[in-house]
Amino acid sequence: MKENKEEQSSTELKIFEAARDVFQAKGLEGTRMQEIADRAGINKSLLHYYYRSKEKLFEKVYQLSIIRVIPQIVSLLNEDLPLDQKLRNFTEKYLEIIIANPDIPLFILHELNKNPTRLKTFMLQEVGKKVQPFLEQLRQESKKGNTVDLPAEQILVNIMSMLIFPFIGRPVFQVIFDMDDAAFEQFIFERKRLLPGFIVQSVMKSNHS
Amino acid sequence: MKENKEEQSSTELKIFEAARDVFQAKGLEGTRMQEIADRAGINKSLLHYYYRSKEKLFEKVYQLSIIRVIPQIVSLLNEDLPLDQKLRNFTEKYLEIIIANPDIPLFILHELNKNPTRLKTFMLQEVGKKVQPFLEQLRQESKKGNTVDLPAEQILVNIMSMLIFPFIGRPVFQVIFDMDDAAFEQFIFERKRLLPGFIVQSVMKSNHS
DNA sequence: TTTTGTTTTAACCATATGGTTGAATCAAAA
DNA sequence: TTTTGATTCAACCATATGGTTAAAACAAAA
Repeated sequence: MKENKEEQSSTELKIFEAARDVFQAKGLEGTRMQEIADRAGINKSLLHYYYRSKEKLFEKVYQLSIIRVIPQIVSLLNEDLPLDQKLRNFTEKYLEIIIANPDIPLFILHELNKNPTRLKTFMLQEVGKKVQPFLEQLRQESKKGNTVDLPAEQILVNIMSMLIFPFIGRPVFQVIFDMDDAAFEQFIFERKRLLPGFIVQSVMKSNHS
Repeated sequence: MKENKEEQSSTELKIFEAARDVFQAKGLEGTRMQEIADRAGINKSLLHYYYRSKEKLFEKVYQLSIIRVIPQIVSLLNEDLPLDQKLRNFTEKYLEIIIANPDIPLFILHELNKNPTRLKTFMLQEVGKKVQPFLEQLRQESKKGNTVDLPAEQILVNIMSMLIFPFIGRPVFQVIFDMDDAAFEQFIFERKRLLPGFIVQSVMKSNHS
């Protein structure tokens, strides 16, 4: 037998990565198995040799896309830090994660929109539970008069929006601002530097450098 | 002949609306002509009687989805108002538009992502031109020290993000915050009331009620 | 009544696509 | 050398789907 064991046979990985790229770019129905095979540099038979069906392959890509992003995030919200530091920390780390996986949000949200039941809701409910303490912290600080006067949920939605949407809206922004790819990368780089401060400043009331 | 002229024959409209709903929910490839026919309460033959092909029908839905949203928005940016009022005005009106068309953003962005050439870029370039004066206004106020110290483009992206993303991320937010549909509508209603103030307060420096 | 455009019905075609199969090849491990 | 799993190749199947067609029914306008 050829190389095997240790890391999953590199072809299996090649197939998965090809599938991930194509599925994320074109969605479930928009994807052709042949295209995945081509991109992986193998033939269609081998696809089914490793992953029995399109559904199975998609499911794996979908689940792993979610798992790759979500747990990292919620853990950031549970660290024991004062609010402003936590906001800064969360913003920076989250931006790094999403910069490393810029196609995942649109992918997940489109598939979720098409088929709301596919995503196991308990997965998100877990997230919900982990988010509660953070919301509580926001409410506490709000009561002390340290934050802007806004429901905690609205604040969180504002933060998530500013973090994620630029990547989803990228093609629109690039045309409107007349940016080529390099310019947009630069724009994101700049954003990584400036956004933490902006978020802290807009959520917390006064005196925070 | 049956009723005709005046408004386009009501079946033609029925078909278009059915197509719009299905295309926006499932995307181009995810949509079956049969499903459109069913939803419109007619049969497949009649689809092709009015719209020759799936492509043609989709194109019409796609273009009109864009046209319905984009021009309204840019006009809001060119009104002759002081910055804080313009921000308030823009936020309120934009939210109304998007509340009336909550499915359009994800639809456009997914299709745009799949096929960047389908959208005539000159359309967005027009938007770009119309946005320039607003960016310039932002820069002027920034120079006067009236706004937060952030590039105009970053500010605009922040605003657009907070306006649009809640609708794209709706299914996620609903689970995380444990909201049923009614609760989420309420959340958006509340947002419409609070967001203009938050945006002004976070973009403009101090003393603005 | 005739005409004309609308709508249904039902059968049908061509194609793309997911998936299968079986034989052949190949390379490494035993 | 034998064995075994990986991989290719080519042909093939079943199905879904977009699209067509022709005939008939229908309803309003002329």
